[in-house]
Amino acid sequence: MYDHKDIERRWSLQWEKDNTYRTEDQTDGSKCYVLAMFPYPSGSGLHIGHARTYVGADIYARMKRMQGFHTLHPMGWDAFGLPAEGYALKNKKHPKETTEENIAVFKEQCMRLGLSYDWDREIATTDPAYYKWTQWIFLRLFEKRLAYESHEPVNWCPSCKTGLANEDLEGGRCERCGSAIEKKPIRQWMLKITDYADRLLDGLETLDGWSEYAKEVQRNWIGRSEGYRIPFAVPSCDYTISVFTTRPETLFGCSFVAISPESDHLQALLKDAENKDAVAAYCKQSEVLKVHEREKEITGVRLEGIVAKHPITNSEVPIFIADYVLAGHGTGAIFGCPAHDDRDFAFASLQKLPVVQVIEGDDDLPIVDVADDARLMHSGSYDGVLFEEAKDGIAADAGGERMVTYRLQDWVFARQRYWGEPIPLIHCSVCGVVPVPDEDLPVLLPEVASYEPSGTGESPLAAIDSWVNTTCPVCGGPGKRETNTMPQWAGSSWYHLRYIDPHNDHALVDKEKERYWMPVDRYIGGMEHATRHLIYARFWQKVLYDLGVVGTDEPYSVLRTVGIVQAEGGGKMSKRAGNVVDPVKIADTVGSDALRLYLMQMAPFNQTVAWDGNQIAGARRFLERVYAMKDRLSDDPVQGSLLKVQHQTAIAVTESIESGKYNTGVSALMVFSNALQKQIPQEAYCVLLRLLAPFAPFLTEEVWSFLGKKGSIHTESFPVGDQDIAKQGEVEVAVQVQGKVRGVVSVPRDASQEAVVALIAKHDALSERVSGRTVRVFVPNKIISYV
RNA sequence: GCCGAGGUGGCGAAAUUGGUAGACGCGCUGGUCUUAGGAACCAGUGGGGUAACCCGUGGAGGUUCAAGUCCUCUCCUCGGCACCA
Repeated sequence: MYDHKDIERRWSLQWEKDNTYRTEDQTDGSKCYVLAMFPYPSGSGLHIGHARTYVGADIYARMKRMQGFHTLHPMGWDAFGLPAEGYALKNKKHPKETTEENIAVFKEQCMRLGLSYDWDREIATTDPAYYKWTQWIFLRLFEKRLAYESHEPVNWCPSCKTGLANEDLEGGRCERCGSAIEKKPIRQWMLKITDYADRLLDGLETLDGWSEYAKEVQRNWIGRSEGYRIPFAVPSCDYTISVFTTRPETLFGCSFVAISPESDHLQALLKDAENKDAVAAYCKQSEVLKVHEREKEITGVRLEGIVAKHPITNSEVPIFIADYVLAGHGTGAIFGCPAHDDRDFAFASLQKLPVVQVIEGDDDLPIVDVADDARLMHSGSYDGVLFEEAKDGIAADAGGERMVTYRLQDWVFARQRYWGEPIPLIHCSVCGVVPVPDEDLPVLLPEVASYEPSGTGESPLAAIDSWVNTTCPVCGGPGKRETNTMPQWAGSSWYHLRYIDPHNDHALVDKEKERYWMPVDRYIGGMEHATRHLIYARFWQKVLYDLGVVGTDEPYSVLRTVGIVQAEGGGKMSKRAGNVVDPVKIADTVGSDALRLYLMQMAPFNQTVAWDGNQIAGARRFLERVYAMKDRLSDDPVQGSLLKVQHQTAIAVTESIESGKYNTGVSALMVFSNALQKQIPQEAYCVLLRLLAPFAPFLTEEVWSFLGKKGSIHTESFPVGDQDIAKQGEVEVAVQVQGKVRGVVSVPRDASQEAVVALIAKHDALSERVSGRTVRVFVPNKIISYV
């Protein structure tokens, strides 16, 4: 039994002392920027999911470093945000204090796991020297009019007492605490991410290093939808309702127009409606329903006394308010064609409106999925035209034009909470909203006695008069500071840049260094960030690119997502269920190396896995065997099949780390070690150690030093497998008769068909099998097939 | 409903991309050593059969000398989005 505690403690200290993992400031030669998504330093320490993510990233970085790449592999802390504040409130300590404590624990635990970070580049989003630049970016957004003030109702979490972005919701509930979200009109700062919707979409096409899945999730989130805007005049109000549709060909089947209860159209129409009160009551009620458990039932109320004109037939069309029409999509208004849409059909049934079929089809109405070759009917001059071909014509006849709409909404960027970056703006009664000059950054988050959320829609900062009251940087008159803070996602939207140049006080990042290190060559983290952090970070990167601050508009060229580690037997780990696996405890009992190896061995990196406490014994057993081998070394040369296996292993391990299928790399290492059990040439053993080093950094370093090698194994070169050697020697060719494998023959590599046939003839059982048969197919080194 | 990823031994999983299915590990069975073993080592381990053989990658068809892999249909599981017009 090797003493993992002793070994791991000693080498942790040694590496720190020797700066083994320091990244020098280089700007030439091959580089590799390996970044794992930094954690929010919670009070419960690293969890097993962190361990899986960071070990996977670390192994990659270690291999690249050994392969001679200038490798940047940093770590930091996403320390602002609601949970930090909640934790501090619970423990009755200032979030600054608890954050510092938690960071210290996380850092210690990272070291325990043998993660090869360059700690000189450690960052924390809560560090004023860091958030100075977060604020700086905000000012650039403000200058570009990408940040704007809004008083529109926003998603309000009554429990967290703050406004939230759409990205922070899950099915109408707060993603964090599960509370039902309300709509509340509070003063907000918004970022115009919708201006970048198309670029965020187009950029995905260039990201070959992202999984199709991750890209698809983002496409879904952005939700681009191409259609037409069609005008429906309402003569009595002197107003025109623009409706959005992707199916203008159904326009002749229109039997009503419906607008969202929250849409802007309402005001213009309401003044002439005869039932104002009923409409107002409906709107109020639907607002409540909409945000809570969404009613699947379609409801609506007619605007009495006014009608819209059908843009082609000029017939009168009733106008309704209906809550199945969304204000945020398209124009907030639709035309209803009950014959060819489920919801319009349901609504028409409810309101007893006519249903006119306009596309041919034999099914019962509504016919939603029409055949590709379906033709129009009841559509005036378009009767008999293929519906696809009628779209543009009908839209044009109706005076419509093309329009694109998105599911993505502007980013609600203000939080009415304490623990975040202050938004660096000043409100002046004379000059309006004025940015804090760059040279006055950072706007420090003030010390405060009570940082509990006020719940009034104002941040706790608003209560600090001495901080709020300041002078206007433009006119010198009295001004008040903006009291909202930024969301947690702000700091993480650009942190990949700061690691490159973490101590720079004069610029966000040095241009030359940025051009060298960016983009991130491998970004590793959880899929749950696909619709928030990854969208936000790509958005900011594009803005910074437009400003010339960075030289590339996509920050992460390769994205590897890590699968969730479930509890033993499946399901979510939770404190309540008592099935939480603590990586540090595992490291205590079997060692970090065994933990690392097991985490990688269990399944491909991106796959969900369930923890299995029994399997880890196999990893430890393997390491034990490797350790024991050090006392049985021989001076024999490495040759024959052993040399072959050695090169196969080097190829397999390299490939496995490169592809994220670490599990096959681990098994290749085990195969190699098994092959070495009878005879262990020192040379082969050293290759095994170097191939194993990224997975088990402590044990391999210990043995390396035991063997009297100078320097760290982690600065040695990574073994390169030779394809020719890996393939040399005999190969087994399968012998198939009538499609069934009947045996194998061992033949020299690239043996000809004649040679293989000759060998089979010498083989008693097989020669009988194939006698009288003819060779149908011969694939060298693989198979010979008789019929 | 739309989109994405998957279904392979008792379990986690491999499979050079159409060429010996189940590598590697866990577990299990037998053995060696030991005062002892929930340690170590050796051997075995998809199912059926004494055997030759037969069956086997969610299911049903198909293409092929050859299919886990390709095609058609179908059933489940997980994940994302969803009154999106």
